[in-house]
Amino acid sequence: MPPFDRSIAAPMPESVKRPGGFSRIPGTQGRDSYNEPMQLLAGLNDEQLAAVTLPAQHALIIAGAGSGKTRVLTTRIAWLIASGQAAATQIMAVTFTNKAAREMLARLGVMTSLNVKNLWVGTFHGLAHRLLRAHWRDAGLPQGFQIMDAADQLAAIKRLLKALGADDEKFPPKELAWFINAQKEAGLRPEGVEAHDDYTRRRVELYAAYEAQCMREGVVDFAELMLRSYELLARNEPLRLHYQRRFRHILVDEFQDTNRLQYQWLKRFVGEENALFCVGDDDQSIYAFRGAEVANMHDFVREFEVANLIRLERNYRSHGNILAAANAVIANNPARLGKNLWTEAPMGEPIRVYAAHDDAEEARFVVEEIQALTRQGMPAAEIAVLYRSNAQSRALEHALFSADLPYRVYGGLRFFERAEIKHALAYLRLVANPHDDTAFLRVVNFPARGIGARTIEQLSDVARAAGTSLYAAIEKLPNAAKFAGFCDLIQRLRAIAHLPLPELVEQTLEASGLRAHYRAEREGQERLANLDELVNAAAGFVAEQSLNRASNDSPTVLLDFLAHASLEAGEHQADEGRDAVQLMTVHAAKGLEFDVVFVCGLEEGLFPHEQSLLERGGLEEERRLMYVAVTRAKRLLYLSHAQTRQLHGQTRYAVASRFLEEIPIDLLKPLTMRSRRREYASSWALPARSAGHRFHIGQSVRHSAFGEGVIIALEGGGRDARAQINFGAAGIKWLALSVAKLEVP
DNA sequence: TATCGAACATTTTTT
DNA sequence: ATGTTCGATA
Repeated sequence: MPPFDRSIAAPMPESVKRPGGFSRIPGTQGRDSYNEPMQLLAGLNDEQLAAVTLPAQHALIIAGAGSGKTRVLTTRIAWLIASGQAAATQIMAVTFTNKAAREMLARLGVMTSLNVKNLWVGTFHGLAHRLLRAHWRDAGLPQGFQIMDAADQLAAIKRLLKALGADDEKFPPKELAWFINAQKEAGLRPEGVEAHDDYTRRRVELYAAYEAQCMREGVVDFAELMLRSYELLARNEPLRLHYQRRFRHILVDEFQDTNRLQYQWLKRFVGEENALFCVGDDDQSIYAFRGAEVANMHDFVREFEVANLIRLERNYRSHGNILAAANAVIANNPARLGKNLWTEAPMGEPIRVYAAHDDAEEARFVVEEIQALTRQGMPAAEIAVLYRSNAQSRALEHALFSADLPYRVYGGLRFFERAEIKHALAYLRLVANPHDDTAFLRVVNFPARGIGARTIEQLSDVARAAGTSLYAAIEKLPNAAKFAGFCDLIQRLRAIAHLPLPELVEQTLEASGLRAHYRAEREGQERLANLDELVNAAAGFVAEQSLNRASNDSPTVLLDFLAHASLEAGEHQADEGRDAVQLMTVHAAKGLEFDVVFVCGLEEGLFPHEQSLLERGGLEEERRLMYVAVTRAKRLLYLSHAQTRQLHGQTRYAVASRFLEEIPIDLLKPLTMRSRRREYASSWALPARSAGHRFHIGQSVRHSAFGEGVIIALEGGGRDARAQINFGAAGIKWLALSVAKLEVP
């Protein structure tokens, strides 16, 4: 048992509650007599409390949107430790995204005084990686194995097809990658795949060849991390028993998003004496298209005879109307596990529906509403504009940009995915492992050093014949001299690999000529800045590592950094801190919440997307997507659609989405261009202030520069009061009454 | 070897 | 409409 830690009893500071949106949780009446570890439990509702304090048995928590899912998960971990039921080392918590893992660790760090890095909290892939690093020999991997991201994998497959002389018309690399990943996620090695036709047989051969290539190069893709660690545990009984005994409690977040392999992987950890605690929401399963199996929730209950099934149905996030709309929409889905969210929050504002003529007008509408809201003091960062597909962001961005509203688009290229960063990392990967052909090919001639396609082809032939990596094949090449400079560079870098990581990175950037290359490029400024940022990232990484580990310049630092870069591509984006309107797809919004949410493009064919209607269960998944979108909003929800929309350069006509019709009409408030103007004033219930000015709508005024005008809208009060005035030929303007010198004729 | 233009595709996406 | 990829050309 761990020594009891008194600091655990510290009440959770307000700053921790707020991001989760739990600020409206009622007080802790009647629980004064609780002793210290139990203070962790203060403020939980009955169901949350029941879930958090469940005995060490398998459990499924069906946690509706905004019901305090993450809080339950983290509080349970803290509770298990604080109450002495488990040591920190006996707990494993699995999430899907790095962000979720980080958030869990951050909250735990505040709730407990544990050194949070000792906990096995991480993503499926992160934990799988950890296992493989620890047991690389048993897993049959080289010690310095590297992780390929999706782009690397695709490149590897293209290379494979070329090497085998396979027809890449017949086997499109993307499709082959999808096939291979799908097999791995079904737990199948090439030998296990059933092929009933020539085409599939050939694809299985290519799968086998791909595996051989990966092993030769010492690289693993994302699916391989899962499959190989799964096999490691499945085949190695002592190891499996070790982990089964070690992790008494296994907690899983977003369980509805697990694929088959991930569920099987989890099951390997479950033995006689441990408990699997899964939290999920079948109504928020929006990743079936990439293999997520909601059926895992049913299977889990059945296979483990789960007796503890708790529903968290109280929503702490949204106003009543918003929740009612969400419930009404999702009720149209058959075969749910069943759940009805409720709230004690006020009904709030009705849901505003806007029918635009076209996408440009829809965007203008959104922008004008946002301007009105921000003028009333709504922080821009609390406003999200959601859409079904990325293509829709263009019109919105255009309107926001024209209006000079700061905005941030999620889902762009991530830091470690930028070309210049991948180049730099490729050099570092060669330092760690010169036989990494993907890395080799990426930079052998970048910056250019006179090694052309022809030379590479010769080298490939030699390497294939000898069964070695490209790097190893160089010396066998007749014109090996061509590579002298490159080999020399790699040798020199390998010789200084023992230097502190930031220094090694710095040296790599200089010696490789990457810096010089981008300095010479006209538009290379940003790329140079990114390369500098990579040095910073390395320094930051080392600093963080040295906090957690004793050895800070062990030879694994480089390997760890490279794994970090692959596993956590980094959300690094410009202007992160700035107060900006948030633009993202509905998928990207899962798990987030905002005061105000706009859902755009609610049209048949777009949302629900026409492609989805062709797939089995597609409409249901679209509806869950709608449910996710709606439940992101705390106080104000806007739904908009357009009659026509520019798509692929053509005008498309569409009718309003069926999802709009699934919302009871009395929850909705249709807006029109004319009615809109005055609506938002009452919108999110700022205390009404007296206007404090002498103007009224319809009043005629005179402006020294713009001439005669008529007031068409007024808003705000006191010094913030503004009027929208139509000056005829001079246009329609918003003017601050405290600034503009208006005469009343 | 770099650059230009044609062909192409364009739901959602983390690791 | 627009970004990406691939092949032909200087």
